Amino acid sequence: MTTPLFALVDCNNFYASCEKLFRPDLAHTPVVVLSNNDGCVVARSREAKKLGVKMGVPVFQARELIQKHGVVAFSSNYALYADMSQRVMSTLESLAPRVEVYSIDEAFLDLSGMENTHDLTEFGFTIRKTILKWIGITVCVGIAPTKTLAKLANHAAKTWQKTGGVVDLTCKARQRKLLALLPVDEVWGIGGKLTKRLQALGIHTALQLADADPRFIRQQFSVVVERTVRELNGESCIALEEMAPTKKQIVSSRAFGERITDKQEMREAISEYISRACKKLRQEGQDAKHLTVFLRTSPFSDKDAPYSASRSVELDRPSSDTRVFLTHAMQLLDKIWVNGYRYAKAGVMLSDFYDPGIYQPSLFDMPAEDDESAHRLMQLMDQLNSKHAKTVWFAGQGISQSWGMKREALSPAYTTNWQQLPVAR
DNA sequence: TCTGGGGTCCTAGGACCC
DNA sequence: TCTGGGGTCCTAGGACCC
Repeated sequence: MTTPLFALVDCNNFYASCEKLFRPDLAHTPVVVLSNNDGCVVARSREAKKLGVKMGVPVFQARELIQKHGVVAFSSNYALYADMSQRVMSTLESLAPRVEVYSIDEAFLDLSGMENTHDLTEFGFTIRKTILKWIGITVCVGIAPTKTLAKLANHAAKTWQKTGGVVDLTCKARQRKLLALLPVDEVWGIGGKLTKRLQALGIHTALQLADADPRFIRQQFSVVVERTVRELNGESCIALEEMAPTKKQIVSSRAFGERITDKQEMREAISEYISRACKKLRQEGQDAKHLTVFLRTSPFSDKDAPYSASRSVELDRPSSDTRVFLTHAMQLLDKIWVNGYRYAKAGVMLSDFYDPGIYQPSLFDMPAEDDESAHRLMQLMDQLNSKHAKTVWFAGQGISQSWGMKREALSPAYTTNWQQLPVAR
């Protein structure tokens, strides 16, 4: 049995790098990418980080800095990032036998056994060079016997230039040296709340956490943190998951470009979210039995009265028919809608999934007569919309969508739309 | 004036049962 | 006069991730 060995490959400043790739004129310009509605900064190029633009800050708070230094801001262009991500991932799949796509810009590779046949650092450089050459995106590589240590190795590769972007952390002494340098909140799985509680116990560095008694940690915190302690000591507890597990819930929600005060507009928004969520559900090949609708005012405003509500319904039997969910969603909305508030966000959630056709109806359930035709209708609709988005839609989704997303600095769909291909002159 | 979206897992506590 | 304990299931909430 070989001991586990992981590499974590993580794209540098991914969204900002994608934008820069198609704008060579911005090669040395600070660039940031904004969240939906152009609300927060969610990605920063190296230059923007250096200027002190913080991750996650609301744009209006960073505006001065942005203007003063001529930072170029882009609205998020997920179609572009998803396409670039796919190219990176398929390149990785050609380089390593088993790959877990962990997020849009990161993947874990299974390198078990490779330490006998390869120089691991050299292999890391090969990954880096290949992706830079084939796709134009810079990545960093961290290699270690557990996922948690591979994450830290990657962090080190990003932080220290002289590593050349690759850190091999298979050596125990090297692990401890790095752990001693890192504050505990850099550890994967240790967020803000846990950091505070750990610090109260005198645990400030990653090494101190690694040296804590796992049983004590379990009793003070949870099995999750205990697992982290073990992983920091080189005991692999989190396996590579090559196959994406089937989803357990699907959420579609969005903050509005402008506050909603009109119920009809809210109906449109909810209809839009239902239609998206159901489409995703059909793509997953699942039926859902549980639906939740929620809405809320802004949690940041102190002059608006706060209000937040959600309501759920259990369907008689699982479905993926948009029309069924639309009907229920409108009824749920009637129950939670209150006039007079300035709503900032709403959404829907589907859960309790079943494989189509395996649901065991109870004795009193109505038999399904129209399953087949409903299924065909939805299929046809998805097909029509896959060629040109929004070829057909439900009247309830509205036409103007005045509440829709604000995206004032959107880059072209360079790689996914024939009309918007980049032109080389 | 303006603060993202989409997920997962774990735990505590209540309801219920025997 | 005396009023259990243990198991399971569900849900809400909290924590984390990118």
